[in-house]
Parts: sequence; C-alpha cells; structure tokens
Amino acid sequence: MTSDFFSHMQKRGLIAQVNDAEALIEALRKPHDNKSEAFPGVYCGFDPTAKSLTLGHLVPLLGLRRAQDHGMRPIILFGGATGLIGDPTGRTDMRPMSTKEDITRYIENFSNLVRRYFRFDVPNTPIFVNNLDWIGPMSWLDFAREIGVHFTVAKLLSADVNKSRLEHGLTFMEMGYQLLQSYDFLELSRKHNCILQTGGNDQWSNLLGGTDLIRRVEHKQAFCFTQPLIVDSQGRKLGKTSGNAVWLDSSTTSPYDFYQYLRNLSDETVEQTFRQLTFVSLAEIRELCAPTANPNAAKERLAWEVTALVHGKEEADKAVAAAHALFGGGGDLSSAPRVQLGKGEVESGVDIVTLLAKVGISPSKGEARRLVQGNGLLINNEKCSDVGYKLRMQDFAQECGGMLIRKGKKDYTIVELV
RNA sequence: GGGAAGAUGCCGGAGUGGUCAAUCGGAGCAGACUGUAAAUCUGCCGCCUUAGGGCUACGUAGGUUCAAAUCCUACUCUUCCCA
Repeated sequence: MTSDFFSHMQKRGLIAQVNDAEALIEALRKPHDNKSEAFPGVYCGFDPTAKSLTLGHLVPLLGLRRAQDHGMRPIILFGGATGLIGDPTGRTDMRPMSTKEDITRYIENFSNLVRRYFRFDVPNTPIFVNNLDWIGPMSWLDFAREIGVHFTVAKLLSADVNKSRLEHGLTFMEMGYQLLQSYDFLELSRKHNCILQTGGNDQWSNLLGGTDLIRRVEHKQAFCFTQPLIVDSQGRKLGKTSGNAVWLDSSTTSPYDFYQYLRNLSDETVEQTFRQLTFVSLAEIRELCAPTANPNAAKERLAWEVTALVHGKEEADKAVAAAHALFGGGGDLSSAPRVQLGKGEVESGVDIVTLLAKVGISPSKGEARRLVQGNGLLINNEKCSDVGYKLRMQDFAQECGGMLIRKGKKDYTIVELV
C-alpha cells in the first residue's frame, strides 16, 4: 500500500518537484516486513524559528500523516541545531538569531502541537527526533572532514537561494545550513531507514543536497519531493491575516479565528485548499466545489474540516455555532471571542475609544477613534459613531453575557464585565 | 589592506537646510456594492490630545544652525570595485 502514496499525493496537488519519480514509485512498491524497523521512513524538518507552527506547516505535517496512512514511517525532525543557524533560503537578510533557551522552549511546544496529527495505535508509529542530538556533539573538524568534503563552494554559490543573498551579505554560518540539513537526511537514512525527505517548494536545493550526500557517502539512492506552498488566488502565501500569521496553537490563534480565516478564503482557492489540507475524498471535493454548488457551503465544510483536524471536532462545532450566531442571527454565541473588562472602568465612565484600545480590539486610541469616525463600529448591533460615547452598565447586559462589539463587517468580540 | 556607494515608516522606494510625520506603490484597516468571496470605487493609515496643539521618529553618538532626514565629525553595518 505504500505504492499508492505517491499517486495519492499527486492527485491532491501536494507534489511540486520530485528528484526521481519513477525510482521512488519503484522503491515504495518493494514489500517489507511489517514488524520490524523496515518501514520505509519519510521525514520533514521543522525549524524552531517561532514559538508555534503556522497554517503553512500543516501541509507537510499532514503529508507525513498521509505517508503514515500508506504504511510508511513518519519521522518528524525538530531543528534544534539548524534553528541555531537559520535557513537563508528565501530571505534577503539574516534571520534574527534566537537564543538557545528560546529554541528549547519552541521545540517543546512544537512536539506538543504535532502529536495530534499522527497515529500511535499502529506498528509504524511516528518518530520524533532533534538534530541537535547528532550535530551538537560533532566537532567542527569532524564535520568539515566527513560532510563538508562532499560539497563544493561553487555548487553552493550557484544555488539561486544563495545567489540572491550574496548581494545582501551571506555569512559563513548560514552557508553551512544546507550541509547541516543534508547531514540530517544522511543520519536518518542510516538510523531509521529514511528514504524520502519532503519540504516546502523553497527547500528544493536543501533537499537535493541530502540526496546527493547519501549517494556519495552510502552509494544509495534517496528521494525527495517538495510540496507547493499554499497560496491564495493572488499567489500570496496563505496563512496570514491582518499581517499576522494563522497559528496552529489555540492560545495564539483561537479556534474561532482559525475557522473564520478558512471560511473567508476566496472562491478560487477553496478546491485546492480542500485537497491539500483535508482528508475528504476527491470525489466529494469535486461535488462540493462544482460550479453549480453553493460556494459558501463548500467553504463552511472546508473550514470545519481543517478546524476539526487542528483543534478537534468539538472546537470546530463551537466555531460553527458562533459563526452562525454572529452572521446568521440568533444561535449560540458562547464561543465567540471574549475579552474582559473591570466593572470599575464602566462605573467611572469609560468612553468607547478608551475601551477599544484597552481591551485590544484596536491597537491604539487613535485607530479606535478613526474606526468610530469611519462608521466601522457597532455596539450590540447598533452603529456607534460618537467618539465620546460613554459606556453604561446596561450595554453589557446582553444575552451573550456581555457587550457585543463588532468591528467592520466580520470582526466580533464580546466584552464581559468582571 | 585600498577605493567608491549606501543605511528613510510593516515592505519597496522618493526626498538632499525651513512649506517633512515625510511624494508614490504594495500590504493593512474602514465605508459602498456583495455571498462572511473576488473585482471595483471611496476614506484612513507614528503616538497622545479637552482638536488648539503636544511628543517621538529618517543606522548610532556628537556637532554646526534661528531651523537638519537633509550640512560636518566619529562610530556601526551593508554592497560594489581593486588587492
């Protein structure tokens, strides 16, 4: 059944570039002993550059899960070592260096986030590794002699990713990044029978570095493919809202906001996102996204499916209920985003502008003022265009258990008194 | 090591003594239209403000001047050319 993996990924639009498709299909066809270490391994690395993972990381994560479902062993690598260096790919300047303590903390959070996407009740359970474990103890000299010797500087410089960086200052540290990632693949190939590496489309040259290294050192063929970056109809990277990333972590992006983000995707993006971010069958997706079908029904389903994967069915249902309540009128508001305000504030006659800034609905008073002046604010579904409006206790006595603030068309917040 | 150029707001990129909180484009926010979509059009887009103004900003630190993003000095960083 591993043999179906590749075509499954292709049909879902999850493969951008492959190094050797035919040989990979052939390798996956090879029967193996289900009880031993012999599951062919597939790995993808995640560098701890931020405290949480984003929507964009969901593609490779689910890709590993799809591999698991097809009888491969998923290997999730955390870049404890590579995170200290920073991948120069696609960047015009160096990443700010994180501290070692930050990276340790991030990795802890990553491993908590990631577990839910895999199965542990099967023989091919996932493996979690940290590349600091093998890169950390290695001396520079050993590394240079064992790994560095297989890379020429000309080759590294010819990579487009490095070329563009050359003008802006590429450091020695960062140029070593590809070597580290290549070494990871070699190590996993030796230890865990890992035959395949996946990554984002921008990772192509890093992935090839690994397959090259394995061929040179082990005289074995290894495989890699990249996955398309998920983008919207304008080709913008998916997963940013209001300039902020959409995180997989419920404490940074609430399940409601997560749901809303997907619910608001543009029409053209829905079918592709459906294939890439859900396990819904292709036949059903076709039906949902047919030209005659209701695009809003498709979006609701898509948003629910992905939210359920990331936050669980219960949270997804709550997000739907909240959305229906806010947009459809009536229904259950209990899951809408909430913020709290001290009673004393209202008693002392706080005005609307101060309140918006205080609870974080607007980042500053000036912006709150502009919002109100621009007719963009509704209090309990009534337009409020009076900048000096003073809140009263009865404003907070709505059914939802507080005051319903609507900013613009679809940004709802309940302010409750404590 | 020597020489040249450069560092501006979230990003790109104008500005070269006052009229600069800084042209323009992108991103973002809001309004109209709509389907919680796209496209389009309109307004906003440093912070505070009792709306008169105040404060902080043009790599960092000093200086010249009534007045500096703009001139001078030192420093930091980057790019290019030569070695």
